[in-house]
Amino acid sequence: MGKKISIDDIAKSLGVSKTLVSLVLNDKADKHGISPDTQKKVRDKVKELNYQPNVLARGFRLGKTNTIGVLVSDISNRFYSRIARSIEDLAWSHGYTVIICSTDEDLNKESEQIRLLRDRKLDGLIISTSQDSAEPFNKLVDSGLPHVLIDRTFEGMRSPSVSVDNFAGGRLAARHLLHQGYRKIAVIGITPDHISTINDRITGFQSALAEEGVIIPPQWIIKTPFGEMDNTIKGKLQQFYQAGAMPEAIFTLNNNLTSACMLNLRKLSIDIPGQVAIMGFDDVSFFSFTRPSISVIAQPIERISEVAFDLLLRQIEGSKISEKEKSVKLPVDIIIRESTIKS
Amino acid sequence: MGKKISIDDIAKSLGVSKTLVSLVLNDKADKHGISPDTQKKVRDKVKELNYQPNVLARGFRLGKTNTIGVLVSDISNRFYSRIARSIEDLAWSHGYTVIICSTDEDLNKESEQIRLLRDRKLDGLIISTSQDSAEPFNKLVDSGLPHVLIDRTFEGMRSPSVSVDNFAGGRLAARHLLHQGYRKIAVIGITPDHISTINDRITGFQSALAEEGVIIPPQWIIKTPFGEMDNTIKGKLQQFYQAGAMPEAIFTLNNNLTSACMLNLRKLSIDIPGQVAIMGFDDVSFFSFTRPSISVIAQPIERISEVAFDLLLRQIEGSKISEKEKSVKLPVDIIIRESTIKS
DNA sequence: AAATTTTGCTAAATCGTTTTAGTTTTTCCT
DNA sequence: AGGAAAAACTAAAACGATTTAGCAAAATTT
Repeated sequence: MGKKISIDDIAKSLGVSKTLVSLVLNDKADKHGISPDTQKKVRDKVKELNYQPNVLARGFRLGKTNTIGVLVSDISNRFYSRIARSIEDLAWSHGYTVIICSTDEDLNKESEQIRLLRDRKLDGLIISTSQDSAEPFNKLVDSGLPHVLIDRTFEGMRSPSVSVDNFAGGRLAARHLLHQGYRKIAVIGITPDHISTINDRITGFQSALAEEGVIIPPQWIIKTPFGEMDNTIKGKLQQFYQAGAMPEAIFTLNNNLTSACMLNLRKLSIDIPGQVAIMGFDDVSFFSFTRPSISVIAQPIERISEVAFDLLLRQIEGSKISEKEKSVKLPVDIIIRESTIKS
Repeated sequence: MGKKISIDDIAKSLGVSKTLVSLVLNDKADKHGISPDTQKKVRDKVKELNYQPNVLARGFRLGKTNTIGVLVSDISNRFYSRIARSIEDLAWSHGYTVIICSTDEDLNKESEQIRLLRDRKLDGLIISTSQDSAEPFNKLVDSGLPHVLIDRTFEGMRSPSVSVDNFAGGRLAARHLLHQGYRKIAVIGITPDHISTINDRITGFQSALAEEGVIIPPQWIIKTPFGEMDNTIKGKLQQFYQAGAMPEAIFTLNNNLTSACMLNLRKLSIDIPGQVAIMGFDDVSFFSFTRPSISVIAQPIERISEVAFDLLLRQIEGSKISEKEKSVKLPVDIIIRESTIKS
């Protein structure tokens, strides 16, 4: 295997200084008046010896690593894995590598991971946060580490963010359910209480219901801890069922909740949408071939990734981001399938 | 924000050499006879100044980064995202960070990524490969980069590998379908032709069928390129349908194929399992609540990850791996649900 | 008391790159 | 010819850690 070729080897074998080689390799040769002849000689030698720069040495010197981090609560959640996949492709095509971290909705684990990634001198971070306030990110802004928040945001935050119009999504879902004649409706989200996406979806949902005079009783606004989803849902559904007080429809606020809800309704042999209708948030390909297929509010995953990566890249490259662009809100779509249509 | 504290700052503020500080920090102080008093002083100061070592500088010096790479064909495929998630947790608990790369079943992209990760001096790689021969990995063994192949392997490979007993999985599937009375059976896998998992599943499947005198006609062994799945399956199913020559059962060789197949059968309004039974490979939580729920051969995802990570860590730490442990084959389970049971 | 060993510590080299601050040589101008 | 300007290149420092080789003082042995 032999030893690795360094910039010094190139320089020595050509009888020039390593400064010169470095300049050529970094496209700064013209600026420094290195003659075209010499430049060619260097480039040829680089090819001949198959020189590969030591990424670590360069990162050390420059404090830059051409690596970005993506933090999400759980990479095995389909929504996040698709986001991660899109970002990975974009990053790759721009010469960046991606480190993915799952935070398990754990605020401390997230902070710890951010600290670690910062120590590694990552160039930037794309984060779907589990924090309970904007404060850590305002600090992050001050510290100068480029980053973009996706999915979840906070009021009064100074970090750039990309999210969807969750409020509008909630409204769309509500109007559709109302239109189908459902009035007794439950909502299932996740704790903790500060997750902006969940809250916006709920308030949007409630606002549209209220316009028709429909109010959701508090015990029908269910929130389950991440990791307890299945149990909580099973428990609640059983409770409703035994009490003979089933809602006519359920709005589940992310794709895992939708899946868990479907699964447990089936276990109880409750007919969908005959006995209970299901409206989900986040589309997943298989929702179209479950029986019944599932109506959802769909997020533009590719677009979220594109905008977020663009925003991050521009920060890394040092361009200012105007206030207007800083907080992007993308539209959502409603996809109506069988789970909300009374036959 | 201030400047970063370096080891030199600690040394100066204490009036000792940075050698000493470094030794203390790396737990080599006792070996070098540094007095307990001094050690304590150093550790206290480190806390006081909140010193964080520069990971890059250390990586540069040591040629080690405490980072491992995970290469899979597509991180948004549920099977791989769960594998990645498990590995991430294991790595994290051992002080390692994970870089995930999707190779798109592209042999060249994979090689390129391995090169890049190697340049970054990653400590090791866990790979579900898209290569068409063992040769690149035998080279990788020679080059001394620790790595473990998962999922897919080759005959006569010198790299450690963890896979499941795909042949047995194929047999299980076949015996179940035979037992249910199906004889005219199709198989859907992916190209290219050298993917060991696909081939083993098919040969296992065929071997068990053959014992009962059942032969699959060649045109019923379908292979689709990655990325063309949906189209290929749609086309083939339509063709069978219009020719009035539907198989009685279909064995789909990974979870995406199963999904795509379900989706297209629904579009054609073909009843499952009434007209066609479906047997999948790889379990995904929602296969239990589709209607019909889907019978599958399930792989032990956590176990694959654990064994692979253990094998990798031991290589990184320099211990030899015996020939016996080098090629681990884990058992699979059959989960029988509705999609293969005639009502 | 001199020689040896042990204890506790440090100076300096090293890793591979980038960059600052020049130097040397050639060309041009008057 | 003498001085200024331009062209082409380079020496050495810097980044922050680890490690090799070894020094000085104290303790122990002879």
